[in-house]
Amino acid sequence: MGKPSLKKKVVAPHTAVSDDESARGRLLSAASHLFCKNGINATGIDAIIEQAGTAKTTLYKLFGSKTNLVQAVLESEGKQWREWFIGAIESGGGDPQAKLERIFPALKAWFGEERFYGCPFINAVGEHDKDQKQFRTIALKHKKVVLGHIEKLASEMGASEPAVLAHQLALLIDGAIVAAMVSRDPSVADTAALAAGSLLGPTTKKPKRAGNAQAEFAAV
Amino acid sequence: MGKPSLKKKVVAPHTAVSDDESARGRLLSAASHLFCKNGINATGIDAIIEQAGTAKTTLYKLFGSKTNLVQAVLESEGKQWREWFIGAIESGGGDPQAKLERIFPALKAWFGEERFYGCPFINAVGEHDKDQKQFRTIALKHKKVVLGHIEKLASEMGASEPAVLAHQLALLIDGAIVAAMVSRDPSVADTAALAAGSLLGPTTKKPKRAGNAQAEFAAV
DNA sequence: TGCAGGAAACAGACCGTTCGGTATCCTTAA
DNA sequence: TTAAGGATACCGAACGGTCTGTTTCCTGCA
Repeated sequence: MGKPSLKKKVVAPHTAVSDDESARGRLLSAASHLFCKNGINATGIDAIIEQAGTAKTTLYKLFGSKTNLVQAVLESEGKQWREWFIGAIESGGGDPQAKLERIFPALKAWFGEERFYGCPFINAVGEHDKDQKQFRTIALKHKKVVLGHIEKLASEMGASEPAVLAHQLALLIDGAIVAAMVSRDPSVADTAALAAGSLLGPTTKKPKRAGNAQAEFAAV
Repeated sequence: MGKPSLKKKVVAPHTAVSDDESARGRLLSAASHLFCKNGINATGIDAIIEQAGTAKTTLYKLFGSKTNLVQAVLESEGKQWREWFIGAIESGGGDPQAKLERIFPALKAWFGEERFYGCPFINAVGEHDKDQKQFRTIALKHKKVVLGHIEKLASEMGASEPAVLAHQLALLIDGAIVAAMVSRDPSVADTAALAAGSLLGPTTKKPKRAGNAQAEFAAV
């Protein structure tokens, strides 16, 4: 996915994409980058092995097929992204609302990366048969985990309807990601932050924070 | 795009996708459906001409290349979608805010169509090289027109910052579209409507409408 | 210490298929 | 008669995937 560089050491040990010099790691890393940048269907096996510096045999011994490689990449990507995202909004402490208010500044940093290519899950669903649930299922699993964490924070925050608020924030997140992908303008995150502020403000027990939150976001 | 069926007669005459029995019209229609359903790169020329019932020669005589066909499809799709969308929120009258509140019920009807496959522009950008601006430019042009109309309504509504409000609504629209594509659950539009109500309510001169708007949306 | 053995990754030719695109000839209806 | 479109055979390139064989390097025993 190409998360902001604060990742690195937050990454899981065993089969993580980055910092893995093995053939498997290099293949996952190369495939991930090419899939995200150019699309899955537009990326041929030869380009992947060339960038990974492995032989074609190795790829098929390790993953069996391109389809399996795609799934492995998405799982690895998703795991890494979630670890980065949750780390980014959790680290720094503060109350639950402060953590939720860190969502869009964190996304803005991601959007600004030169290797930001949108959400691999959304893109994968978009370029495959929408009547098959293969990729939609993987994407939903990913989104469910993220949504769960947001909902937990919304609940701790004392939101009157944590599930609804979490879904609303998730919509803003998805919208910001695709808008940033299309426009290549990280500042869409500021607009999303402003909207999130409106959603967070009125429903919390300390509504006067809303204004502060917006000013805070605008300064990012 | 597969807009809700209320379209049909709202469509522009000359090169519209639907209701065009010429080879060009059938090719645009077939290509449009296959591109949206299965992805652009995953759709071969042979599948298009088979569904259109034309010869390969005809396609290349009319469009020259697959790339040109893709662009023609996107332009045609975009034009048709915008006509449907603007028609859906404008028809029925009411004040500007009432029109803005019709956005997500309209989208919900679209999401519920069996041939809803997400936004062709977002999907097209997602499955191509993100460092090339070819598709991003087309997508931005489309989004700009839609945004312009929303901003005009926001301005007429008396919103304190019409541009900001329009961008926020646009984020919710994009978010709802991709969420509906992934989840195949039209009710994400209700969540988006609720969020839109929060954004519209507090900033308008008649804030007591917010609650009504939400209840109204929930009943859709 | 040195060397046999074996797994892992290497290179790259090769397979059948499908891709986007072209050329040629034929049909048909205004 | 003429032009739009249909049918089909074909092209080179690229696709996903398999094959044979080579290099590299670690291990374990003498």
